Amino acid sequence: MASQSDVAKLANVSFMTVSRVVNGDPRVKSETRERVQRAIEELGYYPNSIARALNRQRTMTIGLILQKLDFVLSEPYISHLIYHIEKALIPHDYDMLIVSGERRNGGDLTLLFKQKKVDGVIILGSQIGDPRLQALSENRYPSVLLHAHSDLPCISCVDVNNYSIIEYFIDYLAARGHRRIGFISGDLSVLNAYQRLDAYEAYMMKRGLPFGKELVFRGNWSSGSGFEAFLHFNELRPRPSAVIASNDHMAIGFLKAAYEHQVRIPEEMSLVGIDDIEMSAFTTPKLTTMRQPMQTIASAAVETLIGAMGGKDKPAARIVLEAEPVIRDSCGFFSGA
Amino acid sequence: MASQSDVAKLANVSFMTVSRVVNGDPRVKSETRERVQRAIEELGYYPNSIARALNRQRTMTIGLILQKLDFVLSEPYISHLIYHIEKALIPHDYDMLIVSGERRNGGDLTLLFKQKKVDGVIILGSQIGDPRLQALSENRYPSVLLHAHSDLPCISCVDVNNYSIIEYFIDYLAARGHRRIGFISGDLSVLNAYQRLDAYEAYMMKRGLPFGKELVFRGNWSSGSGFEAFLHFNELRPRPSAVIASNDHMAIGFLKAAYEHQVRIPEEMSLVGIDDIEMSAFTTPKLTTMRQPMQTIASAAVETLIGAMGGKDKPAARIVLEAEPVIRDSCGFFSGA
DNA sequence: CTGTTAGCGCATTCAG
DNA sequence: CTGAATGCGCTAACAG
Repeated sequence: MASQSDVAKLANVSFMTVSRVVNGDPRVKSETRERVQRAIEELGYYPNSIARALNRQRTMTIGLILQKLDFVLSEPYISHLIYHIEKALIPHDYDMLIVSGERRNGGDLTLLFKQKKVDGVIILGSQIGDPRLQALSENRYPSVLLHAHSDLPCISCVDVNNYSIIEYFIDYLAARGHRRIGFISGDLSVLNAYQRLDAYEAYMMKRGLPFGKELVFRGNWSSGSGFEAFLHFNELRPRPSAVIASNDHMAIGFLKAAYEHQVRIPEEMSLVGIDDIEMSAFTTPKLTTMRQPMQTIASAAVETLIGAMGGKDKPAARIVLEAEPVIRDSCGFFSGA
Repeated sequence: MASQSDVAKLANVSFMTVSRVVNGDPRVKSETRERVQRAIEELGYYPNSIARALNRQRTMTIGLILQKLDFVLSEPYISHLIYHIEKALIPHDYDMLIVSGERRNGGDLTLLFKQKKVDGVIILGSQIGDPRLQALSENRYPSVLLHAHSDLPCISCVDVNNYSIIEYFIDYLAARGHRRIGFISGDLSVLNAYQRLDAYEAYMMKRGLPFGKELVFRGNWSSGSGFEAFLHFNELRPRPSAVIASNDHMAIGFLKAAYEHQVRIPEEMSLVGIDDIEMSAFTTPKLTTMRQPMQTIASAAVETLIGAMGGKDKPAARIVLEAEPVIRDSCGFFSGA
């Protein structure tokens, strides 16, 4: 309600001085400063972020773009990540706009910039080869991809090392005598899902473990698809003795199906997930999984973006973080055919 | 990058005409309009929302305030709700800022308004008697509480009918012969949790069913607290033969604990949850629960808020929606002591 | 039907 | 150390 000129009048200074006080300009006599401060308090003045944004050409808000909002939000993992992003933004005084990548304006991601709604974006769940990223890069709009990867020159990426996750589990299971190891993929239009599958195929091959199309089930991240994955693997002869699910959600669906079909886990089949969502400690058996360094991921994304918005054309960052295994009760030793 | 004057120059009109075209003012010659349109396309012009906001005194963004962001986001139910809110906002051309209620600016909710960051707020997970709501109401800042309730004159509320949910379940369980029915509450600083407990106590009394302090376990919405709830009830003599959990998350923790202690559900104990999260169809046994009309809740909140931001001082709305039971496998008949 | 003037609230630049 | 002028990009109110 009150503006700088209102404060200025009350404090008997020009509104310019008020502006200086508000922005902590050191060259204001401390006496004047105090007078202005008091006027500010009295009128309950707060700087109008819109006017400031118009002038400074910075909105102090970033966009968090979620590609498949309905889906992605149903993942407890993602929700937590959002929490950590918000938290990491606070010290930088940035706010966060949440937008669904699809619907909004026919999906043109640059619009948020052109309309001056945001200074930068974090994109979650980006599709593989999404053509819209190109436009972001060409315009040099500060962007960071989370849990995805891109070769575009001006797009930074922060991801977990999907390859080492999968390799760890294959080694872990192989060390327990498993050779036929099935794999449940996430939604393969998402790079993250694709990389995990790729890592699986490459490393199974490298280790000389059997592998073929029937050992891969294409899920979509949901418990439901994990359930179906079990049905699929259960029909196979020989049945895989272990299964890697690309996330915990699907692993939980798998567990349910196994229980219904009286296939005991881990005695008859071993199972691992990825994410370490809260629920995974409450399943029967408790799920062995991979904990994502969420907080580190979130702050890396934020710091990278803040850096990119800083002005000077830094080269795009490519940050890869390591996950940490959480060994619980869902894996056993191969018990012979 | 391009502004209205750039377009104006290219189209040989004044920037005012451009403004008219952009805003669909009908009194522009269609020939001129087309010329301007072409210039707009050519330059890739988009209206600067900041400048527009400064002028119109409306930001076209609302704030979604989450009280305990970490916690609340870990609920799949909440995540879905956010999705539906975003969706409901789109036709109104509103964007959504997500902010955590606590940290941000020492928790002053009016700041978002004073800084002109938002035109209105939706508050999720509001604490009981939160003093900060008062300030919102006094300043007549458009606000709606979701899953909470307030008597403040200028604060609208949208909630599900917690009383009918609880009463339904008590009737349902009583009809199956249960008399000792335990209750797991949510975080009681949240009104929603409190109402459910209140409903439980009131209706148990009304129906003449036994009820006492030991039949209530104070949870905090998390699976972990559901787990502990089982431990508590399992010690009681006589043990309750049925338990109502205030959300599915806790019910799932309860299930896990029961399994570990070889107490069969539903044979030895019945259990119900609230929310109908996806996972609840994948537990063993599948959980009987209450489906929230999420989409209706979300659009009611959005429409109410849009209305309140419309200008004319409408009275605050108080909307109460009904949930719908989802009967699955977690309840049985009382089998004698 | 179109153009001119003014101002939204602030910060940058330059004077004093 | 403080003030005056100018403009960010847009729209509302009035002229023509």
